[in-house]
Amino acid sequence: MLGLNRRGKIIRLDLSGGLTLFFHLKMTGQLLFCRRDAPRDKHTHFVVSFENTPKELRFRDVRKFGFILLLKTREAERAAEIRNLGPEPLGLDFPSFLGILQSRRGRVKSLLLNQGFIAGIGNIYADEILFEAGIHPATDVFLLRLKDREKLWKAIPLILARAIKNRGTSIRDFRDGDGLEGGFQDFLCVYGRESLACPRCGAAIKRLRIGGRSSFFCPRCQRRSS
DNA sequence: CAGATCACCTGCTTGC
DNA sequence: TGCAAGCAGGTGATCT
Repeated sequence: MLGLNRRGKIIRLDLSGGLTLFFHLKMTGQLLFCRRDAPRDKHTHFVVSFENTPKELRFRDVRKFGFILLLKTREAERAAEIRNLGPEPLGLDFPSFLGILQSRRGRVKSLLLNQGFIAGIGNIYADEILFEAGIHPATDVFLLRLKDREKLWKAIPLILARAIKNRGTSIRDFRDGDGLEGGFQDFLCVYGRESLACPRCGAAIKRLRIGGRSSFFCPRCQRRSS
């Protein structure tokens, strides 16, 4: 094993021998690093063994939406799974953000989920980001004023850094490499909180379906267009 | 071309 | 208790 890193939602494992593995966890995938002698359950579909350690890396996925790709390391950079991704959300400067926002159309919630726009934002964090920015999820990107674009730009790394600090969001299946739950579910402001009180203003959180995904928002803190 | 719908697959929760 | 319906963190295909 030569290196482990990430690009967007793709987890990349570089192996000796010039080979690289890509993992995508999709909805219920898990990568667990545990002892070889620990029992494997029926949802464990793939295992990587290592020299010099009694532990192994297991890919577990109840719904089987996830995928694993084996490719030559020298071809990994140009693989479509990586090449088609937008920039990383952490460390994206404001001019660059304005640049990639330019000429985009459609609802802002859908754009945040578009991995070709920015890589790595999923449904939970998109909703939390829009709440933080005070933007209604169905707003057409085209209509966002400069001030809103700036709020959005600031909210993205803020929410993601906070979620990372709390080691992710374990509503159901998410576990870290040690099989431990994250803690960010305790800090969610809108996601999964339909009809509960907005932590900021007390109004009842609403749910909309946008692009086939549930979208939670506060009807008072996140007004349409304006 | 934005948006809706469906498909992939399994399991959990809710309501009758 | 049983059973059907609805829901789920992602994303790509297809149709309007």
